[in-house]
Amino acid sequence: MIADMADEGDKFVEGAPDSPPELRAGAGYLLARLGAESRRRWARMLAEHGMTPHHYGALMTLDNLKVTHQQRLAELIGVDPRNAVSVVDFLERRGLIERTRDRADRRRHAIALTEEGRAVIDGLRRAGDGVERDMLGGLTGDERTALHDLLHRLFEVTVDR
Amino acid sequence: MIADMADEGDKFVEGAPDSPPELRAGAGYLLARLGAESRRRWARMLAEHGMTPHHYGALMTLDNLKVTHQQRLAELIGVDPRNAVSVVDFLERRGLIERTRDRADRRRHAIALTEEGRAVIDGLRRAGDGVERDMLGGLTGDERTALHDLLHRLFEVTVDR
DNA sequence: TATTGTTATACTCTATAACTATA
DNA sequence: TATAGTTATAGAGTATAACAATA
Repeated sequence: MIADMADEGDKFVEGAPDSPPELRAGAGYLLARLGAESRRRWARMLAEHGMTPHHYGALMTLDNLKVTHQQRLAELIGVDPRNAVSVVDFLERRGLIERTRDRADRRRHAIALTEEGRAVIDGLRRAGDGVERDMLGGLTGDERTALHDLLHRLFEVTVDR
Repeated sequence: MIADMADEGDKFVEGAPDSPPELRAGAGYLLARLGAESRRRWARMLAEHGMTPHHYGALMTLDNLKVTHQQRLAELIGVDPRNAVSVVDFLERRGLIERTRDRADRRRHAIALTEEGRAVIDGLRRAGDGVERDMLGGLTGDERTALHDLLHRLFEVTVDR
């Protein structure tokens, strides 16, 4: 038999006798949980531009790398190379990227942003700043910076290189 | 026309003339990207136990709260209350949680872990430690701690309370 | 009239198998 | 034989609409 609910945390002040235990979870799980939250918010914003987080990631990555090929792009944005095809197709149809055969290895397609792609990115970046402020607004400036640095480093050691 | 690919980053040493620009992205996007990576790894591990990240999250959350109701649980694990039904159903059928009507508000179902649920959690936690070491192994101990603290705080200010 | 939980369903994302063309 | 890209498909995950019981 279950007695009373213990989830009305906001009714208790810090250190009160009945204050519920902190929600404790590992960093890996929290990363997955908060990542889903962040993804949801990005997806909602990007949907207004007719895009998905993968499209955004691809544009952003190409803006950094200038040129790359599909397999590498897929790796960096975190999709299986087989599923990257439709992502790249979509952006190409919209005229935001161009896909040309690599002369040295004709199996490969070199991918790069078009002029229009670069223009679109600027708009998305501005919209993205709003999402980020909303998601991380509860943190101090120092905390946001520290989190950004740590995530950037984690990205390097897990997916990049 | 696209000239050469610029993605063979590992061939260049730091500061070399042709070294590719760092992959720069905002904290919100990185959080979504790395969250998906973490989720994938958790999902793979949990599949061996016939579970999903949501099931894990529900068990972990109940272990912290002891008792709660479905809406609150759904909020904490990040699923729509309507979709939390099948998550709770699954765990109840496995005998890991028990669902009893709240006497004070008979619309509500009080949810709590069973003895067996607590035992299963111990096993999952051990398996989860392996996933976490794998995911965060490239960071130093201090970095892992700092990241964990920041994620925990972000969880508080975004979804909890 | 609002809230808790439920059922049902459509849609998106992700994972995977099988193929073509180049190397 | 291995790799880059493609096509196709099934399953998991997510979002949404409509409803019953209770407040």
